Amino acid sequence: MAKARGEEAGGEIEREDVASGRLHGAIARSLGAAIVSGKHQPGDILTNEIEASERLQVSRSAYREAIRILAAKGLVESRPKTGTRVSPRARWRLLDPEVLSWFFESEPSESFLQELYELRMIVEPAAAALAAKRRDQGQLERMRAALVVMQHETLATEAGQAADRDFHDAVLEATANGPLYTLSSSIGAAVRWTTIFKQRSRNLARDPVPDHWKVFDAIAAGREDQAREAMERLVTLALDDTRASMKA
Amino acid sequence: MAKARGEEAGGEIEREDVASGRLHGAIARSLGAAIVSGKHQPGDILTNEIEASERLQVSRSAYREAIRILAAKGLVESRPKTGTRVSPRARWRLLDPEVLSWFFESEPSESFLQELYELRMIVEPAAAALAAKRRDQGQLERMRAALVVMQHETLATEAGQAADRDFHDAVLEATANGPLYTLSSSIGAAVRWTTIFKQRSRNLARDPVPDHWKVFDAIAAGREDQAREAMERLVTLALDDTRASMKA
DNA sequence: AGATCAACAATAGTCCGACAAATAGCGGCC
DNA sequence: GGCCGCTATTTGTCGGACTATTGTTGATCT
Repeated sequence: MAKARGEEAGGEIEREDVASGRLHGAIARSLGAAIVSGKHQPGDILTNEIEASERLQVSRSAYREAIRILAAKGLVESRPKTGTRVSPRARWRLLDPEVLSWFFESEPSESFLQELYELRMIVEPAAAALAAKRRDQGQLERMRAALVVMQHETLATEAGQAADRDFHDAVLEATANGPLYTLSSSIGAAVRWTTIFKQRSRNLARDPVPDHWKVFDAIAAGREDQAREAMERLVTLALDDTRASMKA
Repeated sequence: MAKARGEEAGGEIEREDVASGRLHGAIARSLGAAIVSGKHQPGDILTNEIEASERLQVSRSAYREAIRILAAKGLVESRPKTGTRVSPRARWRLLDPEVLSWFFESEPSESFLQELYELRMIVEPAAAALAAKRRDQGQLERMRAALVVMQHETLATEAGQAADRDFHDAVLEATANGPLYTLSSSIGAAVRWTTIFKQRSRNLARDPVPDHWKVFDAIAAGREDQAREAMERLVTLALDDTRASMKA
């Protein structure tokens, strides 16, 4: 099988893509990335299901399930006769983790990163303040453990980055606010994609661990305002690093 | 057709439900609402596709597409052999408009409402401040027009509520921040479901229009801090109203 | 007895082909 | 010129077959 020649137009689903998941997921990812990257503009109409599925060499069912995924995330809208068209950007679930990951598949525009950081700057400091008010002993333990690991692994290693994620995750959990948790973890995860950029940029700015400790201390002491400000510095620092490494 | 007897167990898809949309959408809504309302707990395994689709009297394709929608929103996860299980709450996209609407299908818990307002209190005032910095003339016009309508329609009429929505929407658009826009509009829409409650509670608190004007004036004058504070009062007021009408 | 590995079974995943329903756009009719 | 019904196109739904993945179980080996 797989004797089919490469078609002229772009949309091919690699058999390797499929390896990392189900077929419909791979199709959704491919199409989704094409949409958020602007290859399909809002208002554009996708080729109809029959043709599209034939071009991708997949069954119509698989293709349809992919479309349902995209529709669930607000990227497209389907109607009989009209077809499936890309929705206006205002309907996109920009904070859905998958949608965000599709943005980061082809380096997102600087302005989008800017907006993401702006939102993060609004949300995370407030989250830190809430955490200072509500954290329990177990959560504090988790934060401390994460920072200890982070301290002598640094952000260069996989373990160090995992510890960083774990620290922030513990802070969010401590807010005891479900919606806030899902929100910040989406942004955080997305923004941490940029860590890849940061790391491949030669000079790794300055050590972020001390600033993390300041956040921790404030949360442990139950000082809301102090926690908010410490987190603000942390986010600002991260933004600076990212900006610097993108100019480079 | 439709001679089918009502089965014993709960999950029936009404033919009327389908009228307002496609079949898979109706199934997703029904199942989604059952999940967020706790009828299916995280970790629970849904009955397999064959049985489920038979019980609902729909094709397996339609049922599967519904599951894809739920999976896209993080509510469930499917794997061969294991089946489809409800994901841990931390994975749910709590800020997806549809997921929120499912919450409000069976009155959400008071604590959830609380968390939503808490998040709104973090985000909307910040949005107002940004709007004060970036609004253009057209957006100001839109806000003013909305408030004028709101003024002599009051929130009791459909037109008045639409004007309210339009005002907030214009403010968000003026932030020029896509992610922030989708976020706040989700929360706003959800929270406005509660307007239905508020209205059916006899005494409609106090007139919110003057407070809206204060927000508008601050944004028009470009005063960020003032806009933030005015919006804070607005949200606080709304929270009080909601709380009062729930106790009633 | 314990660990390792192979066969099995259950379930989601994919494919196919047909038919149904909705509707935008067209053409005819009044 | 406007209204109305027809039709073609596209998504939506259906049913059934086959595939792939994987947890489980049981046999085999150490």
